Amino acid sequence: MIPRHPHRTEDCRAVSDILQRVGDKWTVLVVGKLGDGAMRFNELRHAVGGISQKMLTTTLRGLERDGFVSRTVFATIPPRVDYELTDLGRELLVPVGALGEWARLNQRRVAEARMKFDTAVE
Amino acid sequence: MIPRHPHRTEDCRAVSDILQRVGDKWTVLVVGKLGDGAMRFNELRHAVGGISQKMLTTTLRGLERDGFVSRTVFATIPPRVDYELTDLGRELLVPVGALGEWARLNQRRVAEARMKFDTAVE
DNA sequence: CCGTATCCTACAAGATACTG
DNA sequence: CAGTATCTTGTAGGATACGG
Repeated sequence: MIPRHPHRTEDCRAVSDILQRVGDKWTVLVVGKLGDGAMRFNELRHAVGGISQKMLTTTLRGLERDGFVSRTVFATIPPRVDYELTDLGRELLVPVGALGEWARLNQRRVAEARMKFDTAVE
Repeated sequence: MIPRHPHRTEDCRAVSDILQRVGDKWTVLVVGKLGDGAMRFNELRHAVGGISQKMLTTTLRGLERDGFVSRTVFATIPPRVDYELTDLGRELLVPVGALGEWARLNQRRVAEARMKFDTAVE
């Protein structure tokens, strides 16, 4: 357990806020890929897989807005745009990585709980 | 940083999955309140504040299905239903709490990044 | 290549009313 | 008290087409 979890509503709202940011469909996938280093738009698109152009743009804009990702445009032809994690983004990767590790280790327990619940209800 | 973050797509999907579960509007608030110990339905409703009856039911059912919360019905009149974190739920609280702590510590940096981005675009 | 614009569908979430 | 049922609205996310 966390040694002194305050669970004050205002704090929980802040948590909820960033969890919703990070909890959308694509953000963690994108941030995870960018953990390797800078990537171009389409490079990222193919690395993630299954993401639409629109959603990749939306996700990257959101991450950029929150200061997790930097966007660098090279005015060449054809144009080239690099995306890279900022320091803040790399720091975010720590707790998110921990949660990810937990998810990886416990996905079986959750899956079993779901099966049990679903068959019990049916 | 996490010592060997594999960022493999399949793992990231698992992360994304539980992040979406935990990243909806009310889950962390509810789990946070339940961190104190067992609570009744309306007790929880008032403790969280602003949540509709329907969403509390939905959230609790989801948490119960995933094995994070247990539901105990007392066949009294009026009826009484207690909700409590399971072991799995309490374990989940650890990485979520860590992320929450990060969110609390860095909310200013994120807010500043947003302001900067928004005024730059405007 | 890297987007924006537009349209569409599914679902999250709230409001309200009713029941064992 | 602790829900379920129904209706409505907002938005997330996808498909497609076009533009710099």
